[in-house]
Amino acid sequence: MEIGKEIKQAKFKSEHQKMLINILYTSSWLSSKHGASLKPYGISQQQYNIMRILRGQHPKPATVNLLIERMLDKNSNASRLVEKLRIKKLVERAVCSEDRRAVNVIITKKGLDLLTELDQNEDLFLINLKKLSAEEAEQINLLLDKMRD
Amino acid sequence: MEIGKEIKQAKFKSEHQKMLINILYTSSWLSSKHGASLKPYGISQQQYNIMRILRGQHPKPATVNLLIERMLDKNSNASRLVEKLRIKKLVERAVCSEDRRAVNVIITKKGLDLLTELDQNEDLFLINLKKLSAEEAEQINLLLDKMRD
DNA sequence: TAATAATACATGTATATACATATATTGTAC
DNA sequence: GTACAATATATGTATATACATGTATTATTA
Repeated sequence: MEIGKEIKQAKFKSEHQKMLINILYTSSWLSSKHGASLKPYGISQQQYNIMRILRGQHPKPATVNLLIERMLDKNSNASRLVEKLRIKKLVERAVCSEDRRAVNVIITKKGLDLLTELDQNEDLFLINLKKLSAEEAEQINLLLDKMRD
Repeated sequence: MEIGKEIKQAKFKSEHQKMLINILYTSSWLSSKHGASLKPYGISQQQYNIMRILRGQHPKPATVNLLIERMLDKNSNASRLVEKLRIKKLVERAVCSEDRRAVNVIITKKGLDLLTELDQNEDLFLINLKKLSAEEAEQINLLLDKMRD
């Protein structure tokens, strides 16, 4: 449904303002659906994000700094999120021997197994987005990338 | 920059998965810039959202329920946000006489004046998005609307 | 090498949010 | 009208986040 109808706002100052609102609204819409789909697994979106980055690095470790760089939401508190995951035994932490300020984080077998389950969950979730064709999804990707330039 | 480069993720399962990540990332990017631009005014994005809805209704009041319906982020706690705005004398509240469960919220002169300032702030903010033409912004709007259908 | 700056991360604290539950009021079924 | 469900909002509580500050370590510079 058109964003104006969705939030019952008749007019916008410009197409750009409408786009700003549309992106924020759509993201909140997506994010709450996505978060809800993760809920049965007891994991937050930010934690999921960290685990995926760690899988991408595996079997190499990632420092907390690298996690922050790559996270979708830069404002999240990576070191606290890592601690949450460690308590669940989904990741392990060790002080880096080359640079003792840094911490190496690595995903565990248990973490990788959980991710396998979460992948299936995400496949189901992505079906929701199939109102757009692959070409249209690509179009959004190109435009958003251009917007952030 | 292409989202894959931005978060240093080489590949995606599908264009749809990439789009999901791109929207979440772009929204976080936009939202932190937008929030920062509001900071000097001592107002959060959610509070700004509520004030704009109230201006749209003015001089009619809005109930808390109407605010929730129209807010960009449905998970926000509208009644607490209204209370925050009331303390700053930007809105007024009164129990509705027809339905004494409901609360009528109305924006004050001070609130409207602040919004006038915030409009100018937003104009400046929107310049950041001018890497896209109006046609491209419209294209994003059409695609996002279709996605949520 | 001593002093200072920079980096990586952790932590304290205030605020925000999520979710469940409570309270008051209104609507509905009998 | 009484009992029960539904609605509108408020509040309690746990967790999350934002931002500043602290601590340890490494790099730089005089």
